Amino acid sequence: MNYKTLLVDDHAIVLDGLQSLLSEDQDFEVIAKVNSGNFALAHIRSTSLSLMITDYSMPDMNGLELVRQAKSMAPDLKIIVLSMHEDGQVVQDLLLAGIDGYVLKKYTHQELLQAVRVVKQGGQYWSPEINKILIRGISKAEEGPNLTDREIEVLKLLMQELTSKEIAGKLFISERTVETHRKNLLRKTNSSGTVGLVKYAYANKLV
Amino acid sequence: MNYKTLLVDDHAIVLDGLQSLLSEDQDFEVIAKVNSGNFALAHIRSTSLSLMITDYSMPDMNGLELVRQAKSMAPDLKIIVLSMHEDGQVVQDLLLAGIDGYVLKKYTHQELLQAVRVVKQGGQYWSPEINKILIRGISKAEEGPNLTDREIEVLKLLMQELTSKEIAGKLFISERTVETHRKNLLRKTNSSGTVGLVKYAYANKLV
DNA sequence: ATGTAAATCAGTATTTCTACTGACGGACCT
DNA sequence: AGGTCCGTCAGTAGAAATACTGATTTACAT
Repeated sequence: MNYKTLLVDDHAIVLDGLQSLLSEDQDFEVIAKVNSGNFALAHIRSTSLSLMITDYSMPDMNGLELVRQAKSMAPDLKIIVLSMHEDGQVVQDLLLAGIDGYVLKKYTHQELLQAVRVVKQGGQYWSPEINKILIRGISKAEEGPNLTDREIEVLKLLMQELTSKEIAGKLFISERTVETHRKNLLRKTNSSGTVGLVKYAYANKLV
Repeated sequence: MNYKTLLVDDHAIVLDGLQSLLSEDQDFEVIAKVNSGNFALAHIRSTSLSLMITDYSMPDMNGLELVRQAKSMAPDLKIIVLSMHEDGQVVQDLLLAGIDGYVLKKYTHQELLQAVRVVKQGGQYWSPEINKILIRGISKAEEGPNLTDREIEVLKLLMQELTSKEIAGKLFISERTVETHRKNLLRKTNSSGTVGLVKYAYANKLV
């Protein structure tokens, strides 16, 4: 089987590295190396490709946009994304866009080879960290309002299904004080009750 | 690196097949083939193993139970589960139990070899269908099996930070009824309060 | 037809949470 | 020395949630 492969990265050195890596496997034929998303799309439009390996961060277009346009033009094109992001939102968007592999840059060599082979066989490959994110489910990495240390402490105990009284006992403070912290948490998170606090905790990875 | 491997399956023919498959890779040393969960646990207890490849369906113990006990005895033991189940719940439980690979029986040969190599390198491997389940899990609602439609409805409204009274108004039912649903939700999710319900909703993608 | 499960509703009691007002000492910064 | 934020605590009130007891109707499957 001959696997026509397109490499996309804005650093020439990376492109060369990828090519030499792929040369270890006869099945892969690197038909082009390009350094921008638009060049990549041009190739996809004009040539029948099997696989694209692309960086996520690029000058003219981010990886997500490239993947979406590529998939809309060539739904059968396999796509492996190289990235240094372990950010849940980025990963989630890419997975939903239909990529077949996601390899963190810190691994590359051996693991990328594994990834391309898996993908060639119709499988999908994610770096270990990505699998963790998948398994755990995904939460956004957003900065929220500034909670004080004590408030965060209370919130974390709240997440363990403790009542205010139990939290007070655990922190050796009065129930009143815990209620004050809760009150401030409600205000700072613009929520109207316990549900909002838990949702905030999830959204901010305080789980 | 020498990878001490234990094979678990209640069909001798499968065990033989696995062994011959692994013989293709010098790194793996099959130190035992057993046909039941309890025999497997005995080996894990007495020997220092690196990898266990196990069937999911077995006479004395299901795969999930085996995995849990194995992991509690030997947390560093890598585990690959062979199964014909593509059922979401089964998969989810196994993943949360900490397995490193899940290969559907319909693939076995080439793919299993891929899987063991990935796992040997510290990675994780899932069959394509499993990846789909994982991805679906992050985008769509994977419902817990035991909740009724109405309970799910109430839970979803609860997640929108509505009080029981507001939910009652929205569903044109009495506050009492909403409280009954909440009570049943608490029981079914083994939680002690609102926090637990929200956490359950997140864990089951009812957000 | 009989049984099981779901969905609906009620009373009573207790606990927990939220709303409001107000306060005091300490740390830190200017 | 004065301002601001943090963490601490209090009283009073009411709203909401949880714990227990139950019940009726409908619907669906055995």
